[in-house]
Amino acid sequence: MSITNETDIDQLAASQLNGINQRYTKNRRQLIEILLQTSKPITINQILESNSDLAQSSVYRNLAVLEQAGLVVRIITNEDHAHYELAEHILDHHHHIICSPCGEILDFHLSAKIEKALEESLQKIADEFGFSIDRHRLDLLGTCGDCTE
Amino acid sequence: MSITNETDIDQLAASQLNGINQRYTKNRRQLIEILLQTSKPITINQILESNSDLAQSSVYRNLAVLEQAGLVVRIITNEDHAHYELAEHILDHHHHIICSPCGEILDFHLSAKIEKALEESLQKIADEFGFSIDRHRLDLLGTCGDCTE
DNA sequence: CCTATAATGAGAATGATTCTCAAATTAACA
DNA sequence: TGTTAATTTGAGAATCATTCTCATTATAGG
Repeated sequence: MSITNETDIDQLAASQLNGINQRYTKNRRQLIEILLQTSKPITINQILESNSDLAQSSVYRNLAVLEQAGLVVRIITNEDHAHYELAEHILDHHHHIICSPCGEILDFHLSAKIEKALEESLQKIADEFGFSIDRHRLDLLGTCGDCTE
Repeated sequence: MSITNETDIDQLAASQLNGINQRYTKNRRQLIEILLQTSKPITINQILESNSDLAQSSVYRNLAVLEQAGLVVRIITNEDHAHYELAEHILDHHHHIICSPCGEILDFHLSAKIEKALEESLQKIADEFGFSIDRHRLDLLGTCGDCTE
């Protein structure tokens, strides 16, 4: 399900950006690459620290564009900085473990069985509410091992 | 499971606030009452609109205190304003339907069976990660009936 | 190559939230 | 029920992530 081939991602990115009349520029490709290399959601400050040649305003703007194109997801927690990661059709469907003390976010996967049962339940509920589901998100909040020690 | 008796809530609130060396003042009681009367999570602006005698800075401060006391939960979405509602031991365990276009949040419940299966799965995963669970949250993102029309 | 259109970067502006501090309130006790 | 010490309040200032502005630069398509 997940895409690991760089060429495929470039093609996908170009195509999805094109779909909203946006170009796949060098800056945007760089952001995709950074997110691809990182195995967990990161903040804009972390992106800027790892790439001093990117302008802050452009990173904000381009992540917003990439999010509109459906390539990137913005993750909001109680932390003051938002985190970003690649969309689920590039990675794969997963959920987040969020450590409240340190703010770090890790990905985890539910077993296929539970995931399916959950999705069916959610669909029923959405129907009852007359609600059209875009996606669901499941977060585990607590304290990671490092922060417990 | 849920508490509806006002006296009980007052007692609980006083007790939990006392636990962090805070008083159950008139302003704080008023916030609890407003949240109790509203059946869904609301923003600070909505609280201010319904109660012109509350000072903005006090509402921010007191909701933070109530959150520390474990009486109130702050809900963050992609909207610019956070939403607040009573904690789950006062209401009961539930999840949120979030309408992306209008930002409204509604509560929903998972069937006991699915909820239990989900919690067991989450506990296993937390164990694998050496993570200590505080709580989990499940959100349904999409478009509500009103925004579809 | 040109030309029109879009993207970039530096810094200013925005706006939710937090902080400050003097005035008001409260708790505890005499 | 006064008095006092400690906490809470309210108005506005300060903070800080994010968004906006606009002149400059890059790009696509003839």
